[in-house]
Amino acid sequence: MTHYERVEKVRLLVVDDDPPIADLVATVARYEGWDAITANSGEEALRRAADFRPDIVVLDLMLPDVDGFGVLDRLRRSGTMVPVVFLTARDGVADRVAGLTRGGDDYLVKPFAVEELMARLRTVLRRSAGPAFQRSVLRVGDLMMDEDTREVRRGDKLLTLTPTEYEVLRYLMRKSPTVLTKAQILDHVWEYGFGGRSNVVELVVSRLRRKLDATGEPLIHTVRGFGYVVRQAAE
Amino acid sequence: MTHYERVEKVRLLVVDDDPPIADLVATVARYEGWDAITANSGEEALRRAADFRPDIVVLDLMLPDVDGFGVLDRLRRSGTMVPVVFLTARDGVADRVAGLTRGGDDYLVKPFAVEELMARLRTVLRRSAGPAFQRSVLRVGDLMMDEDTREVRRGDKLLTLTPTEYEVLRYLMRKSPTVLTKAQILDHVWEYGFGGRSNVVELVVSRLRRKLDATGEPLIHTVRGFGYVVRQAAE
DNA sequence: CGGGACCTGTCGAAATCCTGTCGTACAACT
DNA sequence: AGTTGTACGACAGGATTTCGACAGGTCCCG
Repeated sequence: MTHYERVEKVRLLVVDDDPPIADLVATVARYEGWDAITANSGEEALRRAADFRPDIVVLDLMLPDVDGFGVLDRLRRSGTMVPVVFLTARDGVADRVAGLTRGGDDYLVKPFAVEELMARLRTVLRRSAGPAFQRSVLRVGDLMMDEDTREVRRGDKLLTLTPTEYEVLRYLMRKSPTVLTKAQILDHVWEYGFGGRSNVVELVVSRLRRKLDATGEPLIHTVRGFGYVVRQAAE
Repeated sequence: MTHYERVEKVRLLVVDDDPPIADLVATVARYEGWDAITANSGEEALRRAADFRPDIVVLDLMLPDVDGFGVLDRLRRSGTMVPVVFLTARDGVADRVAGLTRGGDDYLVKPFAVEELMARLRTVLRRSAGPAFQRSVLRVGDLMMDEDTREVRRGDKLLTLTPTEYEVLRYLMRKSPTVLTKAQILDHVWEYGFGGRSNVVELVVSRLRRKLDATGEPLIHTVRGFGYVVRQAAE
């Protein structure tokens, strides 16, 4: 029987011993309007968590001092129930983490795509914050994306998107009507460290267009020399 | 974050001397929209129960100080009729009998699967809620699952499911039309501590399909690269 | 106890689908 | 027209999914 208050910004604590990674996440979160701070060790994480009282934590499992599990344990012991999203290396540890997601927390394998991390953070927040679990639906014109059912519709027409197409479209819709450069799309939707000097983005956009601009007026617009937007009337 | 109304939520007290386990249960319950607190010893449990006035209690039988039965006795003596679900170790066969004869409402053997625990808690709550005991039936299209009789039907056809199949299907139906990842299914339906990096989920889904998608249109859908959903084909 | 039926998870192989690279045709701007 | 940026067909390597076959376990019944 809790009462939740209105809070201005989501507070995020990012814990990763690799500063570039921690910063990357924090930066993206700030850009989303969140309050984000970083910690590069377990001790620091616990210290900063105490003052900062984050709403959510991103926690790398491989830390120099206390490891991720230890941090979680001590966080919990200190009475906080903050939801946590774990980061793990591609191999081994993933198994051990698995058990943790049961609670509703989540985890991602490195290297991850920034947008995917943000999407999971939003999901975890949404679920842990509210008693009534409300759907998350994005709309642009008659284009609709339901993030729970992963259903995408243009009008009544149900579209079947591949994972990559889905992610690119979600990013475009979420930022609509902002124009995004191909580099931004690449940086957010593909795993960090993706070597692609190629034209993947153009490719995926092309495939997307075929699927959703087949019916009705185009919603994905090219801004020559810059990037793409999803929006209704292109002036 | 967001503003939520004050809502009557189920209040759950989880008593287990192993913090990760207590935490696991509490977290899952919260994600179901419940209010959950934990206690790691008998004394603490009694203390917290007094303020918190839980609607239901999950009680490990092996506690450091007072044991589970002691806690139950003292709870009862203090006048509360709150329903209790016991947790016991796998070997304690004697515990089971004793547990039920000594006033517990149900029990579960460790390690358990979180979905099963939640299902039992819901059942106990439903029963204790009042004499007006209504059945719990899940429906998706012409697929029906009666959680009391464990009857599953597709149309008129009665299906015979194995325990694992039943649990997987229940989880899918309960969350329908949300798409669930294989990891989520594994984490919720299998016992915590199950190391399976295998393809059991795919296997069980395959077996389920043979049984319930034999008749009529498919209800279990694959979302490639993501997971599975149960829902009626959206045109 | 012993036999048998059933349940579960592992393995592997085949089928299917997804993705990024290349290359060329096309479009837009000067 | 020249130059630069964009669209997208085609292809091959990979990744994912499906499911048959099998073996260890469990439980029940005689």
